[in-house]
Amino acid sequence: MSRDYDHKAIEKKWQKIWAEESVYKVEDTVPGKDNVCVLVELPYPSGNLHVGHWYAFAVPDIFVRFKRMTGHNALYPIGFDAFGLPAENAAIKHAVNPREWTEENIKTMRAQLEAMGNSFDWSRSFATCTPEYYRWNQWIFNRFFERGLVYRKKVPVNWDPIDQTVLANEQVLPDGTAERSGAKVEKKDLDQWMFRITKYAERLLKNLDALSWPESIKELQRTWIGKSEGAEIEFAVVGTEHKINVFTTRPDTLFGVTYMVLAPEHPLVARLSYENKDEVSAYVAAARLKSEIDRTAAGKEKTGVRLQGVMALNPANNQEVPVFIADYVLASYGTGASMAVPAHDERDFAFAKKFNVPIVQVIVPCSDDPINPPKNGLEEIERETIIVFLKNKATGLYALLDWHGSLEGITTGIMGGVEDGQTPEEAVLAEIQEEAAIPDAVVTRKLKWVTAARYCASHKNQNRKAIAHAFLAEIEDLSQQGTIPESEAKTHTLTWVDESKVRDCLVPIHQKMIWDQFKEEKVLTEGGFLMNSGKFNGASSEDAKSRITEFVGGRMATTYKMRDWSISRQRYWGTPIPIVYDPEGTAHPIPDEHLPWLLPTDVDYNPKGTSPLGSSKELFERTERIFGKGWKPEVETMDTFMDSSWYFLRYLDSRNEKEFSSRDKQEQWMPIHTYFGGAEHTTVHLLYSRFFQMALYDLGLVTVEEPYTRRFNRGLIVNEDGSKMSKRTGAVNPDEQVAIVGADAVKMYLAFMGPYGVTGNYPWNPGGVVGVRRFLERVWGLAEKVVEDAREMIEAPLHQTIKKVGEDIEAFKFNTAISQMMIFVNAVEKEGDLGRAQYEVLLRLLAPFAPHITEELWHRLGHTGSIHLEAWPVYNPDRLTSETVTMAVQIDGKTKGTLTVSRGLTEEAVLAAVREDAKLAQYIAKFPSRVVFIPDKVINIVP
RNA sequence: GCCGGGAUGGCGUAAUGGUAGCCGCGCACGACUCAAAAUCGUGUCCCGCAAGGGGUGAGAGUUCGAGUCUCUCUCCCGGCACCA
Repeated sequence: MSRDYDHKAIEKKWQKIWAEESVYKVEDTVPGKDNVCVLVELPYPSGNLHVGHWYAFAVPDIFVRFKRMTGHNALYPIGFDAFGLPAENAAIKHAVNPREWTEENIKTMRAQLEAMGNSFDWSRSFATCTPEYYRWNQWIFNRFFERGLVYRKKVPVNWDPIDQTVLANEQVLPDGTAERSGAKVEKKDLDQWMFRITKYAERLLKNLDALSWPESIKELQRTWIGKSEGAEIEFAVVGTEHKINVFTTRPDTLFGVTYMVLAPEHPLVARLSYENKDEVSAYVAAARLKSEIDRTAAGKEKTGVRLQGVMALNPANNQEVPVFIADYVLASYGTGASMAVPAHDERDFAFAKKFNVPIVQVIVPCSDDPINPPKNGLEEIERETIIVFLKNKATGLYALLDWHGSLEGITTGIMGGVEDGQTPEEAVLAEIQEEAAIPDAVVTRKLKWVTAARYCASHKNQNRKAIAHAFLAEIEDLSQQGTIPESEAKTHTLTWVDESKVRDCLVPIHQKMIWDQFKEEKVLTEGGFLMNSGKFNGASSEDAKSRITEFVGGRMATTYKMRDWSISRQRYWGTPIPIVYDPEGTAHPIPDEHLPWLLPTDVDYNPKGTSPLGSSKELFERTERIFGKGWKPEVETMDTFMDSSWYFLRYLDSRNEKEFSSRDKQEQWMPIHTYFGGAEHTTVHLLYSRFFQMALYDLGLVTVEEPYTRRFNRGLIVNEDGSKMSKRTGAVNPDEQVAIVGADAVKMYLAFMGPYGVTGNYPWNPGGVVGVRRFLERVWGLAEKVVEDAREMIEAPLHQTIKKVGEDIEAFKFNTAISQMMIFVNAVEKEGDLGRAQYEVLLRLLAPFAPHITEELWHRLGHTGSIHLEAWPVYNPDRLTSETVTMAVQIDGKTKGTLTVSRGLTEEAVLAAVREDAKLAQYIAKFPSRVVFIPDKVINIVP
């Protein structure tokens, strides 16, 4: 497969020349050009490049090269995320030095990356495991420490009792055993250095709204942050000084509390006295042994133990309720304690059923959500009864419109109102009683007319939709005017009442309905109106939340699912945490002047119950030498996510020995124009780095609050059969592919197989690569067909191609951009030859996709400069179109044929052409027509 | 369970509400060849000899016209998941 297109020689030749001539070295400023930094997640130097790396690095390079050709100063940096577990594992397994192992891998990998032919600026590259880099990790740690963003806390870690070591989550198998030793992993509390990321939870959440990222990514982050608004309320423990502080999102259900639950790890469990001490201790011990998965699997049978003799006082109604410990309450969320309302919470309900705790209903469900009405058993619309109220938007008052057993009733029954001598309440109750006489009537009600109408509109019975729409329109008018139409006014009057009156009428019916449901053991988790709640009866859930919280002396509170970030690792191959302990054991940050605080080399990597750094004599001697006798170093290292939280800032100023990244350089490059990465980093890495940027922003060390203007997650390349690439299922070896078809073809095929930035699985199709290679060979072959003068017939396709390729690259639709170039080449081959200028345009369009072959062909045309420094072709809007167009001829919306006519024809002219068409004429002859005419596209002749 | 995103030929995919299936793969036939590969050409959604008809997960709606917009449902993928 080649003709004389020798990809091996060409690629090698140009990569060498590009490097020698520093074609891709990027200056910080270029007069007249905007700076654009395109970021890709820096790779871990595993030592072997796979197709995923190609997809991650080679495809965004198309975008970067395009930006450069369209007049931008585009930076495409690359580095190595070089700390981490694999190096340490290799050290233990093969007795090699982690640094040597890593450096060796970086060397291999850099060569592989260079062979891709990307326009990386290697002059800014670094590895995070060098002191030149990690000293700034330590420096930033110090700044965070000063700012109160660092603290020490006992946190449960995975503990391997055989190897006597802490395990990373990825070293624990799904069944809860250790990957290496096979031991059952336990939880053990260790003091850890923490970053107070939760302090930024609200800002991390709020800023998302303004970011123009894909909504799906933002939504994942929102879920991860997991904001909940509610209240903290204290329950006194009867006969003691102790209080149980709970977080709840439903303070409106406080009167329905029938028991309390503490997490097994809750500090009060140790302090309270209860009769069944042994039983409780056993439960707590068992909970500690359980793996995270065992404990948190949803739908799992509830377990727990009652603290015999301990009672808590419900501050709302002064009732005493029992106290349990149960592992369905998590120590790490909220306050680690929960008030249980079994009538209105699924988990509490299941627990109450099992432990025979009373269930007290305090909410009458009624959704105020106009889109999602409660689904209270309304299976058949014929059986549905709806009370409709009209709300006057001006006054906020309501009038009863109707109460009927069918939808048809609603449309005709704008009647309601109040008869002579009746109060509004009596009017409603009279209607209710009338309705109650209908046997088996299922009752619901909506406070807002919109609800009723929309519900009907969305109901299965589609034939009724039109009725509902008519109703909606009619009611909308009424709401605007606050009156009813004259036709209705003759027979009906509207009397306006406030919302509380309406509610008072309705609560009794709903109680009946709800009790019916309880027989079927349903839990009512939605909001509504209060019952069994003393003076709050009849209040809406929303109102009651704040009123009840205030009544019992609680406070409104917000909780997040996101936890603070533990950065401590009991590992060797990472950044040493810059902390030393004085002889009393107090922690002190290591002053900046002693940074970098070097990672010692005289350590034993083998697991032995403590951090490897603890075995370094040099580290301990160094500490005493600098800080004094009895001072001890911190022996933990930092989480590698620390390295990747700010690395992009270092690219901008990677050789700066005075600053981690100068504001000056940041002004020129930040924020990052586009950040391409894997979907697996949507939450953790992306949130951590946003947190870093925000915290550094508050410290005045960075210039923007949000680091990434745009973020796109790429898809996954899978095997041809759809299986994920792995050692077991096999994987495409990119080096082999490059050897066969060349780097240009591999890169272009990856760009061609589907849209970029849309997560999904894209199967590697060996035939597909060959297809792209064939295309490149055809482009190669066109060199022989070049003539001096432009060929008129391919001018329009050429300009169309310039337009589409440019627009598609900007939108990351590389697949359709390539498709358009193929269309153009097909047209050229049909034509036979092409003008030199036309060929040069094609080569420039293709250059970002296939940098080597286009560079070669460009030089063969006699050019001496690099094609990659050329300007992007500009299309002429006047040349986009050809003289004739093919129009669709439709009869009553069905396409009956096509007609090739000259561009810009009028309706009359096209109609005339249809009449003249032997085949099409028959259709119009039949009926007198109305015509829908879309110039140059379609003519639709309607009977 | 909750939150996102999908569903179009044998496959990857393409279609500002306007001829569904562009482009590529695969396949079939033909040319070149002793032959094969490569290459080139023609064809390739379904039914039908044709005329014609049907077709974008299912059903309905809006529209002159729906893959595209609205609603209901099914299935698939991803994330979260005892979060009070």
